[in-house]
Amino acid sequence: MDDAKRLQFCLKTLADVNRLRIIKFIGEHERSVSQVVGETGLSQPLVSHHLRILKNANLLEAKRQGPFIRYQLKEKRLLHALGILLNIAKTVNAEDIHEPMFHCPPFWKIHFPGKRGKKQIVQI
Amino acid sequence: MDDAKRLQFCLKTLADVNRLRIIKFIGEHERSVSQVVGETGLSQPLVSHHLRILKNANLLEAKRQGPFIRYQLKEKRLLHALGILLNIAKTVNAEDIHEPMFHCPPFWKIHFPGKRGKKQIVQI
DNA sequence: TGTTTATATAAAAGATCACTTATATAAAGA
DNA sequence: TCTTTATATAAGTGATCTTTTATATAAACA
Repeated sequence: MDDAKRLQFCLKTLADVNRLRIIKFIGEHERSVSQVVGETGLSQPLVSHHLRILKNANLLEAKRQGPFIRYQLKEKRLLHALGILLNIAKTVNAEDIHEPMFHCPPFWKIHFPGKRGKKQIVQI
Repeated sequence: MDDAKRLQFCLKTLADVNRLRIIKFIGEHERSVSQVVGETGLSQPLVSHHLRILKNANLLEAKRQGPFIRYQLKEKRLLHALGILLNIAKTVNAEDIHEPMFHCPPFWKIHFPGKRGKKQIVQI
């Protein structure tokens, strides 16, 4: 699979509100299916469906613990990547930035301070 | 529009091979529609269709120059974000990394050297 | 072993999306 | 003004994706 196809596949996997909310929730720490159901209010089969899509894309890992199956985020950097993308999406739409759903990694704003940001001395 | 919805919208906009190739091509510098048609081999209406989607998402800007309409990428950081996401997609699928379609920004590997990467002294 | 709890899967419906074909607009040059 | 070139739009089709409903598996416990 070439880069464009792989990127498309990854983006398609992420391009769903419910899956984004699931990623955010599981990104905090590992969660069982029923925990995700409780958090999102989605039906159990729908949660399982989304979890399978995320697992097939190798973004989540699953392990059984007794009757529960715990899912965890394979790459914490994904949260950063989503934070960056969200930041870009807001920038191009020029809206005010309150508490964002995903966060840029701290060094991101050092390298790209943004148009309104003052230059500042930082310790690296 | 809340964060999750906005992010979904941005991801959906990006989640298409043809649009990714168009972004890469226009990301180099601004291009006319016919240049994109020439590069991608897609039909002109299809290119216009994709360009409109990208423009509606505020990822591209259009300006008329005589008979041509030149499109340019509004946020160069988008290329970085895609580079990061591509890198993550490859990492979780644990495949060998040749020349990637999009690149991580140079400082990315300083902060996240990767499991196989040796630690190294870098000038910041 | 039978029942309950936790999760997965399969089928089907509805919505969304990419693409094609055909046509419209808009500028430039003859 | 008429034609050509560059781009946009609109309608229609097929494919894909989200969601629901119903059912299956698998572990735990009585």
